Amino acid sequence: MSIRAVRGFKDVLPDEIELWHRVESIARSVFKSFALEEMRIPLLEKTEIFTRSIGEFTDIVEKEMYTFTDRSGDSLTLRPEATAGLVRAVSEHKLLARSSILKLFTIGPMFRHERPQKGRLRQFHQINVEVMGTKTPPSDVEVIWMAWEILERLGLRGLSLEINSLGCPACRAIYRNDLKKYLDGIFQDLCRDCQRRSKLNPLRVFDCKNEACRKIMANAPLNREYLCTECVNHLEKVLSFLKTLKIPFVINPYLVRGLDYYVMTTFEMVSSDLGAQSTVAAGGRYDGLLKALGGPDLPGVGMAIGIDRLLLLLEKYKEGPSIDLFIAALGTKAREEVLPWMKHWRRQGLTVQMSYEDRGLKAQMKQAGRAGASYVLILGEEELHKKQVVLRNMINHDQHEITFDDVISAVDSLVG
RNA sequence: GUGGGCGUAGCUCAACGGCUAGAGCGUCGGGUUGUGGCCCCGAAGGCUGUGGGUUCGAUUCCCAUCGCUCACCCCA
Repeated sequence: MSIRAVRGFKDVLPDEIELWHRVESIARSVFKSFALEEMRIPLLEKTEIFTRSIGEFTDIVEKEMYTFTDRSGDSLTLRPEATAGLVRAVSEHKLLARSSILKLFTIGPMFRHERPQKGRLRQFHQINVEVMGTKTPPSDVEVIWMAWEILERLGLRGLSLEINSLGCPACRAIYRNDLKKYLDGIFQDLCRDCQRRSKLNPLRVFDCKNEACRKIMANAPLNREYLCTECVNHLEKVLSFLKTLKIPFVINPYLVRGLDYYVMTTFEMVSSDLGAQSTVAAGGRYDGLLKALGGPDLPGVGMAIGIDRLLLLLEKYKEGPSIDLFIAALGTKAREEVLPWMKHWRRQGLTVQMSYEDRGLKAQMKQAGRAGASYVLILGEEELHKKQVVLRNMINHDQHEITFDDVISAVDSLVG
């Protein structure tokens, strides 16, 4: 137990890998049906990409980034989220010059230096979606729809969609200002955490667990009262579309995002069986971000699904290997005899396994049974002599002898 | 960064301060010389996380340290 993985970094072991593939392949097929294109971008970016987009005073930038100086003196950071890098790439390659709307996804690891706990790792994995170039309600809806569709196709139940509008930069600013004024007035009565929050991220004061804070906040100005007509209309169209799609939602007026660049529509999908880190998917609109990164002044909306958290919910579906044909060959000669057949079957796409070691037939049968083999091909001295094999069906226990000449086609027709 | 819980076999966990630290599962072998799952028998596998202290004696009590874990903060 001397050398271990770095804290908060996890190995994906063979018995879980099937699940990862399932999540990724369902996501890909959903994205295909929504006409999204995949992009792969670097895990490492210039640090300023993140400080400029996420916000200098967010927790992520202040204390959670894996930042270091490389040999040429540049400050680089392992990406704590995907949107900033994607926007950088889109802007760098002028992808929006060719088509006015871009619909992209990317899948991969993110890094944040936080204290690990259930559902929170230092290297975690996200499925990210970004729709850029439009600010219409249907684009918000499609982003939410995709997340919902993926989770639903994975068979997840008991998830709830919470949605809110943060307002556009204009009405949001007015609201923030009034909220701050209110908070300043009651500053003394807030708990210590909330006093800090009221300075850094005022909206967070709403979800304090402290009873006293809750009481005080009941009279605080509400975000929805400040939304301008445009923002109200936008939100209502989104909600109406969701209703038509029969995607159930709850309006959560206190729903806040951790990143500075979000505006208007914001949402989260949460599960009740995940412990404290209950958000499985989240996203929202980020209209000012492209411009902030030196790109064109175009709107965008996106979301991220936390794969590691998703897997926590799917863990019961873990699977072992299953193989089509196990070859119990006794002796070196027998093992060599079957090689050309194995080559054929493997090229046919069959999963074929042979024991590497000279073990007794009993041990090999046991291994075959454990591995979940459908058929076992037995080739010992006796069979070698008679130029035939025994082919055993492991499920109904039938077995019969087959000559060398017929073995390939016999297996092909049985298993293929 | 702060607080709680836990570190004993590959895994899940037992053992009042006292004999050679045990069990289930898994692995390997045997019962059946060449036929899996069930059953029976056996074997391998441990610096009890590490270092110190108290004690005649520590897996057990105390301190430190490292690790894991849950929670806070914050977030996917």
